[in-house]
Amino acid sequence: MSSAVKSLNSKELEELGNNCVEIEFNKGDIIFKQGALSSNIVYLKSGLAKIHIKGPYKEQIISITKATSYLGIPSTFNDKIDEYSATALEKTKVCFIDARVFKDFINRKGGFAYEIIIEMCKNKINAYKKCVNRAQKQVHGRIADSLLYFYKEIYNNKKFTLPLTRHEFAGLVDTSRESVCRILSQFNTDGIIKLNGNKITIVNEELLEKISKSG
DNA sequence: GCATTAACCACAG
DNA sequence: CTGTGGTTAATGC
Repeated sequence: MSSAVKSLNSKELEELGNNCVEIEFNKGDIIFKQGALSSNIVYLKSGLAKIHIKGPYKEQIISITKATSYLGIPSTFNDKIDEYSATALEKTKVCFIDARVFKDFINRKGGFAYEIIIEMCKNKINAYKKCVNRAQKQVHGRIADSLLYFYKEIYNNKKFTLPLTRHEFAGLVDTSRESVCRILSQFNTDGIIKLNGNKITIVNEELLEKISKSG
């Protein structure tokens, strides 16, 4: 349950439940696709998903999002067509909520709208930060950033399995597949991380932090 | 000039 | 799909 939904009373919850469908996705399943028609708010109930956009040359990963969160607010309110895609990175449960009901709640319930606005602001700030980092840090820093992000924001564990291929990881930090390979194995030989296929353990957090900050 | 960074290509597991 | 090595273009001392 999102903090916005918590502000609803039981009758409103019932109304939401009647206009909501829950679906389970497996790793690699597309939750919704850029260009498709959608009139749903998409809420990630459990699991992990990536948000990505097809650019003129390649697929760019915009963000990795952990439950619980909304995946589909911005595109659905402005536009009937999804501006981006979402794909499940692991077994994932998703609720599709009728946008009309959602709009109705926003109009009627200040508390509900307030929580939604907060979530959107957070997303926006993150997007701005990501934009600056991508533009000003060099590849080592961006990769260090992402590793710390997975450790702190997603898994809360220094030991985790990358849910992405090297190619996807490259799309996330805006570099080439080869650079990802090289830098990860360099971090490995330098004793900053322990690398075993997609299994990563962060060994020297301070140094990784330093690389992330200094770019 | 020379060094560094990182993309592109190619080829092998 | 990954890992590496060589090459190359851009940028910065």
